[in-house]
Amino acid sequence: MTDSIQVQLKKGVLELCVLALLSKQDSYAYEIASRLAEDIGMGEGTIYPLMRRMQNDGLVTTYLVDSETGPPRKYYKLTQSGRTALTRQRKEWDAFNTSVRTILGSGT
Amino acid sequence: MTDSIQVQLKKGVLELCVLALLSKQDSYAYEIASRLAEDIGMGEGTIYPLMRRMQNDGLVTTYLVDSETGPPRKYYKLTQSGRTALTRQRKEWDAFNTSVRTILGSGT
DNA sequence: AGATGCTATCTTGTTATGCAAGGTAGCTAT
DNA sequence: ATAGCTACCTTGCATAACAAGATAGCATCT
Repeated sequence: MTDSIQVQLKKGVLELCVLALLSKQDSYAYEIASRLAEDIGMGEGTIYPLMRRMQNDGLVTTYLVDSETGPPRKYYKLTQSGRTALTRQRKEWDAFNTSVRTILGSGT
Repeated sequence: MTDSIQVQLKKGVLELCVLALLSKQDSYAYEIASRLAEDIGMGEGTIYPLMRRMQNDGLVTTYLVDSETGPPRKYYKLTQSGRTALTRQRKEWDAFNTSVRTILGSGT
């Protein structure tokens, strides 16, 4: 149940996290996944369906870069729509947080 | 999509919110639902499956109270397990929040 | 008595998303 | 050729919130 709570908490936030990471610099999926696995325990299989969704929604574009140490990497870059979505989702996350904090109150 | 994000954000948090409300005072489901609908836009059909889950998990017990203005109300009361769960989930929420805030960083 | 309106409870099928496990493919080194 | 590492990808499952529908009790009115 604790694990389940953790899983459920992540829903809705991972896209925002990816948008935020990409706003700082273009990255490839595996790198994003590794980063988020470390920071918030995102699972291995999550990133690719997520990136595909974001691409389908026009939030990112992709380009290939040859890697010197392995297979070519598919880099993702935020579109203007992606940047707009980031701004909006960040606001929604902040508002949501404020609401939850109010409900949780100060007690216990 | 925006709406979907909102829905996904709530997953995993609503139980914590209910625990928090009940930690302050026993309440009946409809009242909890009204309160959370107002505070964070929880949907109408959510509360009863949630309360049933929490009861099955031993987080709450119930008792009936006759109402002077309508049908009898089924009040919910936190168990000791419920209070323990509240403490734990609050910590997890805080930790999760900190992680997400770190990822979001300060810039756009 | 029945009808109406409000309060309160409850169920169920759908939707969306993360997870885990499995798989493929390219590059380098042996 | 194989092995190991990096990187990409799919798919079925599990979960929880939503929306819509339903039922039931109580008070009031006719």
